[in-house]
Amino acid sequence: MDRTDTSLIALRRILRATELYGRTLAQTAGLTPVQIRLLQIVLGQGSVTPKQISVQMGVSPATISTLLDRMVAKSMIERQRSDVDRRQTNIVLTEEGRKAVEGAPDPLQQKYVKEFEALEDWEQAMIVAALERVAGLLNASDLDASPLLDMGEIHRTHPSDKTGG
Amino acid sequence: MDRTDTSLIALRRILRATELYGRTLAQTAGLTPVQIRLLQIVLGQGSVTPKQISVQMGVSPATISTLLDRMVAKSMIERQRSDVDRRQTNIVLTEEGRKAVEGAPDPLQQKYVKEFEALEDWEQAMIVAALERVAGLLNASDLDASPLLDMGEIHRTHPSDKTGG
DNA sequence: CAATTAGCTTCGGTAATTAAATTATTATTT
DNA sequence: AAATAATAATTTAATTACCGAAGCTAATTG
Repeated sequence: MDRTDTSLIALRRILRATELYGRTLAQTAGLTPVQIRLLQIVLGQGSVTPKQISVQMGVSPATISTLLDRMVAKSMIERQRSDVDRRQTNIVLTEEGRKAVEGAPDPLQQKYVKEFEALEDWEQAMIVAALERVAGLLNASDLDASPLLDMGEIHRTHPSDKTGG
Repeated sequence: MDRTDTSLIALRRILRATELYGRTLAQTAGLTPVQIRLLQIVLGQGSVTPKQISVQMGVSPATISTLLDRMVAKSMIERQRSDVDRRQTNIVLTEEGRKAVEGAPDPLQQKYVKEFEALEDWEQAMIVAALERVAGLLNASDLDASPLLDMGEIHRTHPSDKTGG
C-alpha cells in the first residue's frame, strides 16, 4: 500500500470520526448537526445574512430560510432588517442561542484539542504544516475557516453549565 | 494565534472543502451524498447487511431501510436473503450501481490524489505521519477505515468492464 | 414448545433540501 | 424620472434524511 492510499484512509478516518461524533454531540444538545453549524457560523461572525450562511454551508438560500424559521421558533436567533440595504436581513444570536452553541462545542474541540496540546512541540509543528498543506491541496478557501476563528476560544473556557434544553 | 487554533482551522477547512465538493459531485451524478456513501460502502465490502451499514454511517437501521428502498427502486442495489442466517439481508451492488459509484468517485479522490502524488517525497511522508497522528487523536476506529481500503484502488484502475466480481 | 433475542421493515412524524415562483428593495438604463 | 434589470429573502410543493416505536420473521435458549 502506497502513501497516497495511506493518507486517503487517514483522511477518511478523520472525516468519519468527526461526523459521527458530531452527530452524537448534537443530539446531546437537543439540536441537529445542521442547527449547530448554523449557530457556530453566527457566533463566529456576530452578524450574518442568510445569503452568507448559504454560501458557507454550501446549501441554497431556501434551505437557510426554513432553517432560520425553526431556529427563530426555538428562540435561538433573531432576524433584524438591515438599515443600509433593506433587502438584507441580519441574523444574530439570542442569549439563549449563544448559551446553546457555547454549551455544545464542535467535535473537533472535544476530541482533538486536549490531545493535540499534549503532543511534543515538534510534532505539533509538523501536524500544523501538514494539515495546512492538505487544506491547500483541497483548495479549501479561507472563507470557510476564518468565520470559525472565534470557535478557538471555546476550549479555553469552562462550559460547565450545561443546562440542556 | 497558537498552533492549536491554526490546526483546528486547517482541519475545518479540510472538512468543509470535502463536504462542499462532495455535494457537488453527488448532484452531478444524480445522487445525494448519502446515497453515494451507501454505494461506496457496499462497493468496499462487496456484501453488507443493513445493520453493518447503519453502524458505519452512524444512523439507525430504520433510516437505512428506507434508504435501501430508494436505492432498490433506482436499481442500484439488490437485497439478497442470507442463507446462513435468514434474518439477515445481504446488500449487493447491481451492475448499474457499480457503474454509478465508480463514475462518481468521492471528493478526496478528485481533489487530492493528483496533487498529493506531485509532492516531494519528504512532504508526502510528513503528511502521512501527521494525518495518521490526527486520526489517532480523534479515536477513529479501524472499523471506519478498513471498509474503505478498497476505495483506494479506484484511482489506479480503469473501470472499463470488469467481468465477474 | 414457549420465551427471548436479533435483524429488518413499517409507520408516524420532524428536519433538511431544492427548484420555481413571489415579494421587496436596490441598481442600472434609457 | 420611468422602465428595466439585478439582488435578497421568502414561500410553496416536492423529495430525501432521519429516528423511535411497533411489528414481523428467524434463530436461540430454557
